[in-house]
Amino acid sequence: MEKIRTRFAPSPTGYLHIGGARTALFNWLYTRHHDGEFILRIEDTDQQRSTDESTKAILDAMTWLGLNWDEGPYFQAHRVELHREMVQKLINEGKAYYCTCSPEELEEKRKQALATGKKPKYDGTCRDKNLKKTPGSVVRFRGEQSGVTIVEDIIKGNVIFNNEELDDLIIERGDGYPTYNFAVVIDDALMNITHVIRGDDHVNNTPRQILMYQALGFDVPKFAHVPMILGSDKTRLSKRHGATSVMAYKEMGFLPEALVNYLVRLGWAHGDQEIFSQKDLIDLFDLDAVGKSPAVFNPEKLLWLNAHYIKEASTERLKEEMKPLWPTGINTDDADFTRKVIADLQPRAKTLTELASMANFYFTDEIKYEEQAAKKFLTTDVSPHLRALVETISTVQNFSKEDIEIFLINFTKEKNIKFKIIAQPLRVALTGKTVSPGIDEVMTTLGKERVCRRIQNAINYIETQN
RNA sequence: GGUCCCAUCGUCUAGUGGUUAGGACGCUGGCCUCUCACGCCGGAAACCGGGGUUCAAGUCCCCGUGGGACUACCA
Repeated sequence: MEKIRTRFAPSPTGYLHIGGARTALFNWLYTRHHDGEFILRIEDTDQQRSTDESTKAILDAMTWLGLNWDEGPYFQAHRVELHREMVQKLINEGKAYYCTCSPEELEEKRKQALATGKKPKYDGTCRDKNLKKTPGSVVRFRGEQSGVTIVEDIIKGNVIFNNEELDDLIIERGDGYPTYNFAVVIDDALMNITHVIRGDDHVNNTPRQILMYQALGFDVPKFAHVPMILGSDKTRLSKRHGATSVMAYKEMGFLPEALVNYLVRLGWAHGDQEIFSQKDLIDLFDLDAVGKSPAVFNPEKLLWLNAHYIKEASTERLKEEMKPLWPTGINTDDADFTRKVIADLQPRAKTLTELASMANFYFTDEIKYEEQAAKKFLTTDVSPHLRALVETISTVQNFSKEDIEIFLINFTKEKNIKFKIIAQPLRVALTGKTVSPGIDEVMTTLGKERVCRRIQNAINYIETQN
């Protein structure tokens, strides 16, 4: 059997968005599963809108997601000579023709057709005029006017189109550049793409593309059109629905494996399994399990997955991932300390940025007490306990979680008080908040010195308040 | 308007003619507990409607309805 070759072909007119990322992911997984080749091609034939920044942004996002490609990136604009040759070939064979209808005329006709309830397709004005190339003229593909074209789609099954519904679309623009529908056919054919996996929004283009494959004498690849990703209002996912840029998720503190795991489950499932490692996915993914219906993007579930992967990640890895995310003013030079901080917060953070903000209190002894917390827990009746704590805590030789726990238990026994009595005051003294990781965890991470200093500060604070 | 696609809890989905319709997120009750989170146990929550086919339909067919995509000298 011939080697499977797939491609991802974004246009560099913006960042890589969620929908594009899932398309890329499906291509990549299908290819890796079948031990094929994954090609990256940048569709930059729109000279007006394509930018190098976008290309770079897309490549960065692909890399971040771990979607490595075996060939490319190829740039479609570099291949225009090839496209023009093919256009010429079609013209020579009478399968394409020059057209001099102006965009304005066309627009006018379209409006009229729509107004009178007719289909707004090209009316064939220049179809049989046998015109020559003139400045500004375009080239149209001479489509079949009768019969049917069947798209054999791996996901959707056979989709049948009446050829009369298809109009003669432009394959070369006035500026001499090919249009998408033509360039994509030429490139996919010449790059020996065996499986075209792309968004649902392309199905209506597919019959016309098939006609072009046939006109050019190329083999028609297999198609798989994956359903759209929708926003909460069930319309196509867009900026209105929130962040749609892949890299925005990186900046918001998401782990790539969380996003990958989330995206793959939009339209694909493997029984009841929710958590998939990259290896799982390569082993299990196939197109036959991809569903037909569109999926609504659900940030809550993505958050849950992210929390899961943060818990799973090694602290060392997280320390690296956190580097660009620490707020300014936080000094993470003490690698050992930073690691401990992360370890404390790891099971509690849904995103890395959330982790960063939760970590604030670790890095400064100048604790800002939450107003309600201080009022409720930093009171005169607890200061004797806090005093006693500072005095005896030096007896803890090994400032480990275990020894601290033992110390605290003994302490409350001696004082004949419940742990609850000092837990919250102590927490507020150490963190400024009523919510934090366990007292023992916080204390061992902070270390004896900081702990003593902070308790002393709290005692002083109580005094100044009264 | 035309063409095409889609339809199981709020959301993501399992389900390939016979199930108490399963799982996950979220929501929620409880347990755990120094707070929170995690974790564990439990709960509410779905087959769009109508016709067929069949002994039997969420599953097959048709028609509605609803939603989406496309309808560019964008990709």
